[in-house]
Amino acid sequence: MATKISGEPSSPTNAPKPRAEGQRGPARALEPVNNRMPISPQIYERLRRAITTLTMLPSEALSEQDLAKQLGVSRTPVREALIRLADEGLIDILPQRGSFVAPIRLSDVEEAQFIREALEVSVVQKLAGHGSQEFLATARANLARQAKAVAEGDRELFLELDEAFHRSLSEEAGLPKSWRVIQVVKLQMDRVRYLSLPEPGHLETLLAQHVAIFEAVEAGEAKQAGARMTAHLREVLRTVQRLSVARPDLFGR
Amino acid sequence: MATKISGEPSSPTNAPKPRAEGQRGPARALEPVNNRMPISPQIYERLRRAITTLTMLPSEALSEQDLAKQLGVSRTPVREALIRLADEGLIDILPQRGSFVAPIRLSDVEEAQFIREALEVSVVQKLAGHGSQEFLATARANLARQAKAVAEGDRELFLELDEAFHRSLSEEAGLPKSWRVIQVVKLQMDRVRYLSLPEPGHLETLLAQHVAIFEAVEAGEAKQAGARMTAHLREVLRTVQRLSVARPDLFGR
DNA sequence: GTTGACATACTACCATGGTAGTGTGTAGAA
DNA sequence: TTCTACACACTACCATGGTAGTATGTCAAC
Repeated sequence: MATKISGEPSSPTNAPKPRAEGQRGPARALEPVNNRMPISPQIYERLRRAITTLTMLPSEALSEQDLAKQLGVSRTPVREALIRLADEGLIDILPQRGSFVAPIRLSDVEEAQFIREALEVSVVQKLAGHGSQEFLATARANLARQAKAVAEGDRELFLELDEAFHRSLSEEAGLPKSWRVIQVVKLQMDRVRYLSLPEPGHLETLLAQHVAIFEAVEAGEAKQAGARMTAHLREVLRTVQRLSVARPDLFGR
Repeated sequence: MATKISGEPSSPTNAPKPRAEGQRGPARALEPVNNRMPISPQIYERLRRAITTLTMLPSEALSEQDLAKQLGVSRTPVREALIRLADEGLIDILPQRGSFVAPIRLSDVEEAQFIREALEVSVVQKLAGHGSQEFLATARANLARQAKAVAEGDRELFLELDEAFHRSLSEEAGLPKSWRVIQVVKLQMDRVRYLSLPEPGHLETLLAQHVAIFEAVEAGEAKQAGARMTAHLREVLRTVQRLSVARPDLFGR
């Protein structure tokens, strides 16, 4: 019924929402969610983005009630999203006290790095020499776009392509769950990477490493691919460690 | 663990629960939860155990409503536990249709094995030569108890000690999050292992492998330790694969 | 016997009210 | 000034009611 598109606050088709909120606009930082799709995942996704992009800073409080009001939904789906974020280590829930954006703990970041390295090195070793033609073509295209992004200094786009590149390795290796794990632990580093300072030549280095990994995978040199992945990920960790001294305010313990 | 204290529902100190449920006992399969502790984690833990021990079989339905009644709580904490179990791949939630114990998918089990191997091999390689005296002593004691359990044919106890042994490796290496990941993916295998047939000499093999790993770790031979861990975990996978042909009824797709 | 419409009985999902537990500010005593 | 008692404002947590969506059984039409 009423397969409405886009304009949804204009026609209250079947909206028995009391919504008794005529109060002054409380400077909402988050837009209301689309309420024709499952709500809880939307909230999770939004908060995850807000946290990894540092729109929400470490130690910032997240109240079920406040978020529900800002998003125009009830507290239940908000709570479910918070629980999931807590499971992934992005927020800390203190019972009966409050929920807070987790501080960036260097020890956590380093262990995330350990996990990611162990997994992703194994992934490329398994993948080496077994990539389909489509995969190789797609990856090559991705690398070309990465080169373009680097040339244009589009850091945001590069990070996106970076993620897609790494994901495609796991997926082509037939290891989707592994990517899920990598993705979760990667969140810890993403928060820091997002503000990683524009160090000259950094993106070029990462791109060159991507290319090197790809070539080893294509040539079927498993050990080589693994070694290059290790070097690549350690490069990423280095930037995190540099930032931990440059911006100690964001780190905890 | 499992040191059940038992007597806790006897003193309803502050139980203002309306609990208007004088209905006939509906053959409850689950005992009511202890309501002076956080409820949701208790439910999660209980269901996890029921699923991994195959008390609840694949494809069995789990209704929020039914479980809530059986456990004597409301539907909310049940729902939260189900969401967490779904995140970990133990149940499938079909929106507006129902929640069901996930079938054992051989592909999932094999990928879980991949993840576990990648992580745990890295763990022992890192740990090799760096174990504290207390750790070495504790591990030795554990292995002795394993030997005793094998001699007495106590499979249940052996599995417990097995888990403790593996966990202690991660923790001593300073990698608690890694253990968490291992633990989650291990759930997929545990379901199968739990009914693993009493193959003569199997436990002895596993014990010998544990000892071999420990000795390599103690001697600081990282590569050796990693290789032995690989062999050990592949042995475990073998039993899973054998069972997938012996009990195809439990497997899906 | 087959097919399709429709009532019914479920389900997960969201909204909302109530409660115990925790931090904080404030008033009074030392 | 320093401490303690206590009211208050807040939190996460759980209970419960209501709704849209899905499956299934029933019955009419073919």
